[in-house]
Amino acid sequence: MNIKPLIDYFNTLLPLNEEEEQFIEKIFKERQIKRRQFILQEGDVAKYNTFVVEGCLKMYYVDDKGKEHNLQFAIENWWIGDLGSFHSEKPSKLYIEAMERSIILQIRKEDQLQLFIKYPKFNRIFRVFTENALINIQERILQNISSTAEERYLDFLDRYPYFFQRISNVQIASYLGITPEFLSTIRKNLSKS
Amino acid sequence: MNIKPLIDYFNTLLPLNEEEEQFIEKIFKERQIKRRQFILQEGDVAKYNTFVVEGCLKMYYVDDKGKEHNLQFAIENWWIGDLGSFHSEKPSKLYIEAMERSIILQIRKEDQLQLFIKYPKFNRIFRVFTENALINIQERILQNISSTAEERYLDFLDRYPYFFQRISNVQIASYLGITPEFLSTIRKNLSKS
DNA sequence: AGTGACCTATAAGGTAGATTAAGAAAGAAG
DNA sequence: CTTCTTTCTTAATCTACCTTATAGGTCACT
Repeated sequence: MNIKPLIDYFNTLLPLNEEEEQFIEKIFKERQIKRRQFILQEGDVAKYNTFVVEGCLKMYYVDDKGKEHNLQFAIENWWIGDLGSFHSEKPSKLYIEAMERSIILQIRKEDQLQLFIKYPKFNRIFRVFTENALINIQERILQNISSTAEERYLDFLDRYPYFFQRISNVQIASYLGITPEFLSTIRKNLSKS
Repeated sequence: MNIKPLIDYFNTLLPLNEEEEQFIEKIFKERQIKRRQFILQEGDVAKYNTFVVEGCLKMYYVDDKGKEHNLQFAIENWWIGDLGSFHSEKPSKLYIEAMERSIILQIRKEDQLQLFIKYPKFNRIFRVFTENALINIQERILQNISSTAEERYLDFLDRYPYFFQRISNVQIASYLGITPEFLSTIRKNLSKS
């Protein structure tokens, strides 16, 4: 069981004791996911919150024309999940799919509630990184309503340079809210200057 | 001091005892804000987290061409603040301005930290509503990358019907990421059908 | 009653980005 | 190696949305 990255992750925010570590180890389940395998599909209720140990996943929405719109990527040490469905227990409108062979750790909702009750410290940990996620996504909204596609692309490269060689331009375009064709012309213009 | 709405707000999430209520009352400060008054300006560090008792405020970014882009509105029982600046203690890039005469309750960062330490219950409360904020803003990102302006406008009216008579179309357009002129033509088209 | 500030509407012309289609290159699979 | 799938590119046409300009309406202030 590949729990160490998760323990390390928690420890950077707030050191855990032996008992807490053991509880974490007990309630998180490891899964190996193949490329193109789904861990959530539209219509399912999101039963798990997911921590990525290795690999890369995307969460996206499919509109009525069948087009995919990437809401989020997740690589090593990131969390991914449809929080809305997880908490409301209503069917999700999203898909989560592995873009590479991945190793993930998952926790069920009832276990996460137990975790918060038994070890209130985790309320703090999860509060802090929910806040960080909120801060990041607020930046993204700001960009979407105030910047051009080219500016957003440059900012994306700046913010996530390690995605550049790892995920295709098709996926990046979908994340930025533009077509791959238009991203291609943006890239051409950038290479000229 | 107009603390009751805040206490009620906390109580709906997790009932408070006498001691907790008194502490809340002690650390939140009430302020009366005039229309057009700022509670945060670009370059300031966000020192407060703000709960709205009465009135209406907006948080926005001003781009290099001087255009305002509304990130968020807040009315009765909503929170508003630049979380990024509040936590990092770096200068904010945002403005928060009252659109109506308002009554707000503010807490300083050091008091909020005290609150979390003395009464860990509040970690849970703040975790829950940070999660809710995150869920909402994720929906908004999804719309921005996958829907037309008309669809976003209709969804906005559907989601926040009470804003319709309360804030101007100029402000709504800025929130949606379009120009007021284009919102006007959208409204014309909608009224035809 | 008059002035100014702000909001809404309308219209012409312009641009960012979408759509469609087609071809070349590079992986992945058999 | 061959076949199939996916990726990236280019180019023409189209559309959603922006820009600039003008004008009428409403409300606050004097």
